[in-house]
Amino acid sequence: MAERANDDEVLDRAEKAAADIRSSIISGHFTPGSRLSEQALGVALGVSRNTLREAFRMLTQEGLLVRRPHAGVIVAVPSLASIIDIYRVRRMIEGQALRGAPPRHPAGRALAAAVDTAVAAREAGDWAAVGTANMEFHRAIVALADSARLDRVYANISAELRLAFGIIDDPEYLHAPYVDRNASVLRAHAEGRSGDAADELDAYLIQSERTLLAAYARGDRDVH
Amino acid sequence: MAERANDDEVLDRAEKAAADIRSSIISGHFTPGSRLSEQALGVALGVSRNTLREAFRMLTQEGLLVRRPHAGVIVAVPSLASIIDIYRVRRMIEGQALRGAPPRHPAGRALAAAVDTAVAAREAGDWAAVGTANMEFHRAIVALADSARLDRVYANISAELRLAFGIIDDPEYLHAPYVDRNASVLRAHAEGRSGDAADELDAYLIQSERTLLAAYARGDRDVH
DNA sequence: CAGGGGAAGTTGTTGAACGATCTTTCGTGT
DNA sequence: ACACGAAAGATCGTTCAACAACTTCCCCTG
Repeated sequence: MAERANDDEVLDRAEKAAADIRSSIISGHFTPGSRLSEQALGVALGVSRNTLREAFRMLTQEGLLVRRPHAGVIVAVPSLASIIDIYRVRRMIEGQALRGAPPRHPAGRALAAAVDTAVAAREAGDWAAVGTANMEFHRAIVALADSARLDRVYANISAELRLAFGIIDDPEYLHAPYVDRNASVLRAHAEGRSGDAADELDAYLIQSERTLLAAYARGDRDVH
Repeated sequence: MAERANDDEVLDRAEKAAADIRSSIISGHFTPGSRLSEQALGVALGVSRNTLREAFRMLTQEGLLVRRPHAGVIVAVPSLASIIDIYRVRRMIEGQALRGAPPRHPAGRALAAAVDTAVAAREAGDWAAVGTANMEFHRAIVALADSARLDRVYANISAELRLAFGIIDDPEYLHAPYVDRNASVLRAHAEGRSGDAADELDAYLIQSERTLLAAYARGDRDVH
């Protein structure tokens, strides 16, 4: 009864609906600012309004949706403030995780695997895959901290971040520069130079943030 | 648009139900491990099952409730791992917030106010109020980081922490030692000695964690 | 063309219903 | 007496239909 430990892949319908909506948002199928009708979406996903509302509640808490009382939910529109905030949290969490990472931590393998995947995807010119691998790299960094709560926080932030990435259309421009940087961070970490790894990552994140903010200021964002 | 969080006091019924349940858990009225029946609670709170389920969903994501499929929700039982994790996250967030706190930040006033309140409550022997003031002190520390997302994360962690505090019956033992420590941290912060403030806080949190873990190991926890 | 006033559409919430699944009880066999 | 298993009972998961409260949109008026 107590020693199950494995996360049952049994998602209930509300969770499945939430996952569907989440991926639709991240993939850009639902653009920021667009309205999600309970009835229409419920029919489309094959769930009842009540169940769909539970899914909305989850995604709202994740910051992907915004509820306006009696006026429906809309896909959250990334703001300058939210981008800045997300990167501030990322630098804090990832930096500390990397700095305090114990050697030979299991997540280290995930780190290396993510870099390999990204490099392979780059060769293949599959920039979307490069982006996914890069995100996985950062998830693995956070996993180094061995904190279930931090993992959860980061999962939420990742989703919001992907939403913000949507304001840049060119995935190569968005993800390509970081593959080698990831490899460099990984190397420093693997060689036990935690401080260097963290410092590199910090500079890396600052540049990434700047790129996003510049695109935002340039007005690349979807004009809902 | 950034200065005042316009917290509309307009909570829908699900949010109100969640708030009720949350305070019942924190106040110890619902003890860890106890089961919350949808029908019974719905009647007690005057909401329908569907609405109550939305509340459950929120509290589950906050870590206060645990859902067992087809077997109802129970109040989360703090575990050694969760206590350790919570304190790890606290040290990370509060430490960084304090270290990087800009001088004359608005939250500084909240910090001072919390200390004053705690001191007054101690004089009055109102240990519950001391506890609340202490929690507020830490909330204010996190607010120094100026991050909406961090604030939200910390709010969740606070609720879980209060749940864990429930394993110690003696609120004086639990909260009294930290009033003066808070004052000391505040002083260091106010005088611009951010590093000292953060270091003091770190030692403080380690002791607090140790106290909790000791109580847990001693078996003070509720034997549901 | 601006503003006001419905009309129509959506959300918020409830109650009932039914299948699916967990718990408890009860009986049986050793 | 105790372990084991099966049926009964209780509860959850989900849907549907309904209605009030509220928003949004469109049309009408000045």
